[in-house]
Amino acid sequence: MISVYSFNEDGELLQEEKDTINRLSKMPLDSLNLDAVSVVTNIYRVAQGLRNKMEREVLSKHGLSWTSFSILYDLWIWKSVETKKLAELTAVSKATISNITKTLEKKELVFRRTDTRDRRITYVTLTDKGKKVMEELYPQFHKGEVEIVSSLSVNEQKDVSESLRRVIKENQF
Amino acid sequence: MISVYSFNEDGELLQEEKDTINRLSKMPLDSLNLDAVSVVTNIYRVAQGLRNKMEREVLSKHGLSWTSFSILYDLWIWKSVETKKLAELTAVSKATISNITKTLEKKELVFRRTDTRDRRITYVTLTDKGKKVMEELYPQFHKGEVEIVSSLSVNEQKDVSESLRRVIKENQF
DNA sequence: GTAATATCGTTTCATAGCTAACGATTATGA
DNA sequence: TCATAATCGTTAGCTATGAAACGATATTAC
Repeated sequence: MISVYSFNEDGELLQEEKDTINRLSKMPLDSLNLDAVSVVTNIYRVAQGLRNKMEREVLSKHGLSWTSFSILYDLWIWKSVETKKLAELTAVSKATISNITKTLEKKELVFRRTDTRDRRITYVTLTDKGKKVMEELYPQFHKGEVEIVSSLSVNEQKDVSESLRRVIKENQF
Repeated sequence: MISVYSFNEDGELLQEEKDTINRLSKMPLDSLNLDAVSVVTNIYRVAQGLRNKMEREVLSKHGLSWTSFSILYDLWIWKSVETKKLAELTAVSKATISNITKTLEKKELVFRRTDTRDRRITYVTLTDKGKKVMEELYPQFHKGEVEIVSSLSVNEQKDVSESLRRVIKENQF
């Protein structure tokens, strides 16, 4: 997990860190927004933990990474998707999509074919084997999601979602 | 950005997705916890956006990745750190620390030396050049953090942090 | 005191991910 | 028409990342 900051058990920034930041960066301490630091750190930590847990407990069975799985998911929902569209959906570069779908093709989970009319376009489609993998993995994946947030009440889940959605919108993430 | 799920503008799961999940995974729809899906998706999306924004707007000036930066940060605070400890702090493997510190050493931002008493141990230390880079980058990094969460009120920031901290604790992330 | 075990960092090999460059194709415009 | 521009996917070359294996060293057991 990549955290940048260190925190004590109560989620407070360590005194050493405040001192160092103050001394070395010439930033007055009151210009340090600790709430922002805390939000950013905790979000990153949860995201990384989430990804690691899923890859370890669910996806590793089939040697899939988070990104591979999210590509398979998109193909599961949308049947056949252009590589360009896949790049947008998963927000990685076209080059990465090219590499990952090549790997998935080697595993016979997807196949690629070129549009007959516009040969610049490549469609990616789930194979039957790929479909079976998704039918097996998706319920386990969702079970993992539920477990991870189970320490929050439904209302807290809704609140966190709403707040984060606003962050996403404002930053155009 | 790696999202797995698709959502409409209001953050609702698309009808196509519900249909497909229901039909293909043999999961009854009422066993699908959409709040959990939403929390997980939004967290991952913010984390990814955050990382990309920082790497693009702040860290790329010095060709640093998020992880490289977090290693430099730890060294900035703690002066000299064993590679094993660095691996724990940033939660990446020892192998990754080995490679990244090697890269940072090539850039003359850190140096490594072996403990004279226990030659299995390697300490990593920030160079003066590395210190300068941190003094330049840290205020910009913090500015980015503040910007990202600026759409939330201070109380909302505290609430989100508190919820996420509970998730981290429960899952031991 | 020596052999077995544990610890630590590095190397090796694989995938993921990015950018830049390239090649093929289609669209545009004079 | 034909040249130029725009679009799309792939390739090449790089860093990041992890797992497994390895080599050196230190610790423990007998």
